[in-house]
Amino acid sequence: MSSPLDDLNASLAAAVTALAGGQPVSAQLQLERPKQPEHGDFATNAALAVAKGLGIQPREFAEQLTEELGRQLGPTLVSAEVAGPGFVNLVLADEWYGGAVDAVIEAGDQWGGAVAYPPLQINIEFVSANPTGPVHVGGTRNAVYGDALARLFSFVGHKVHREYYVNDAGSQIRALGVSVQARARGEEPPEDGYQGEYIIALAADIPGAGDLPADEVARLAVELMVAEAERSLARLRVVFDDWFHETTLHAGSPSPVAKALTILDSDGRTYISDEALWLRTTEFDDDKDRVLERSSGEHTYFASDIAYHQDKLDRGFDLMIDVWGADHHGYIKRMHAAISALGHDPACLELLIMQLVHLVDSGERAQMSKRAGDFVTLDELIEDIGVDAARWFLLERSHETTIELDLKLAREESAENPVYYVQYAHARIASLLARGVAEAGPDVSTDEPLHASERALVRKLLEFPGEVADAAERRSPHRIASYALSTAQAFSAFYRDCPVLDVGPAQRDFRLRLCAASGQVLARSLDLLGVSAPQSMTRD
RNA sequence: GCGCCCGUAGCUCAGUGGAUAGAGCGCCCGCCUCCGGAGCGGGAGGCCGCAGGUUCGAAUCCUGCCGGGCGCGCCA
Repeated sequence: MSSPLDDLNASLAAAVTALAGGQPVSAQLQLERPKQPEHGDFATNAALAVAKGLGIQPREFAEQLTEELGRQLGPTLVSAEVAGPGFVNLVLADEWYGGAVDAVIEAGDQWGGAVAYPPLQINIEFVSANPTGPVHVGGTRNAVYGDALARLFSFVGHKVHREYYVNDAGSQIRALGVSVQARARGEEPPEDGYQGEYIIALAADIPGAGDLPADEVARLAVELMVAEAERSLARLRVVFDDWFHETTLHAGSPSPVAKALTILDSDGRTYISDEALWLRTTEFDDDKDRVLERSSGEHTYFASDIAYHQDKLDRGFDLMIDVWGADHHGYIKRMHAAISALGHDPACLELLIMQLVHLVDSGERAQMSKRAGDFVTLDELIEDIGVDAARWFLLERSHETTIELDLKLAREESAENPVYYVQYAHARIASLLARGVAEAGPDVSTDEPLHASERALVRKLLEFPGEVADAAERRSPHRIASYALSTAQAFSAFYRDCPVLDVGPAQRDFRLRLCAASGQVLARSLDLLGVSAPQSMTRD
């Protein structure tokens, strides 16, 4: 699929190459959308980037470039002017804009998407909250982020596998079993157990929990918690391909963990000290070596994790992405070291860190103490502000920044939310298109030049493939939210300035097509965020 | 002390080398004979944390400070 912008870029590159005497030009040429309308439809810094290497004044090169572009583009180019230190500002003909809208509509659902060569098999592991309690707000941010990333990767042509790592082994699980058992007997959980209200409900849901062995109670409790997490996440429109249980890493003989340790051992990456087994992660830039097997004989979480990632590699994934909470950032170096120690390129594992969500209610920090059990859960958040607003609020900011989510604001002013603004634009387009089909316009042929709002909207739609590629490349789905909002704004400006239905047939046809293209791009943008794109919106 | 993230409008945040730094919310002033007013137009509000450096050009890249968050276990 070739986009009009690609073609324009190709013409620019050809012009620059021609002027450089046929030599390949290494500098990066950029076609930009100027902020100032008087700077044309598109601007390029090509002269600034290239002239110095050729020993020419930028403005002089820019002058030559305008002439060469005129030859390359013919009547498509209305004007090309040199400005400032050597920018070239381009204005393109209405016909080019018409062709651009056609290209968007022709590409249809695939506009903005790509076919990756080769497509990567990507395993994206996210949420992976411990099954000892409900998924809370931090996990919810992690969920919508991982899911949006998966949607992006898939749209640009990769094969994506969504995976949830169920940490169903270890001391915390034992604590869960003991806590549920205690509640079943009408007793208080131990000091270091789980105190939340949900433990009481859990105990009630497990017949005979008071009499069964703690390990068995724990196993049943984990099953219930995982099922609940799966239900909650599905409500959020997050569905996993696989729920990988840590216990499977310890099962069998030899177990996956044992096999991983054998690999490390045979390569001389481990040693014994103080009766514990250590991995020489310092050989790979870690701050200190790390324990794999404690002096008690138990494996560390780290050992399980190494075996888990070896398992992912064995399953044939080209790229592994783990989405972790901010408190795990100190774990990154040792994990990369482990991948290296296993004999793989550490670049095949990407560890993305989500910063925190601070819940604010009426301007005050909401309580999120997990121990007290009164933290806000995924389910509560959805009840409060709805799935679309929840996803939007958690996705509209970079995952690298802490965000504040004011519940009161999200509740009371939901009608003023950006997400509704974007959805509203989509619904309005659907309404226009429906009427456009049903009604016949007056039979007056017009040949009006395009309005500035029309041209701006078309340029906005043309940016979509670049935005998608950027968002995927930088693992930044929040860029799609920004794009969707500004596109909805561009559409609203067009809607304000340009009557669609009550104009001559030629203009009406073009504007309906522009509406269709806009609706298509907005729908796709919202879909990449997992937010619905309604055909109509009804006010309460 | 070390590591990661952050510091941009009153608030929440976009903007990883381009021209006069943006959006949402809040505030002020206007706009419903009009394809959906969940809307639109205008306005006030900025030493882009500080100081150097790199270059035609820096919010953006480099160095050093200052401030905030989160981590630094034979826990998970």
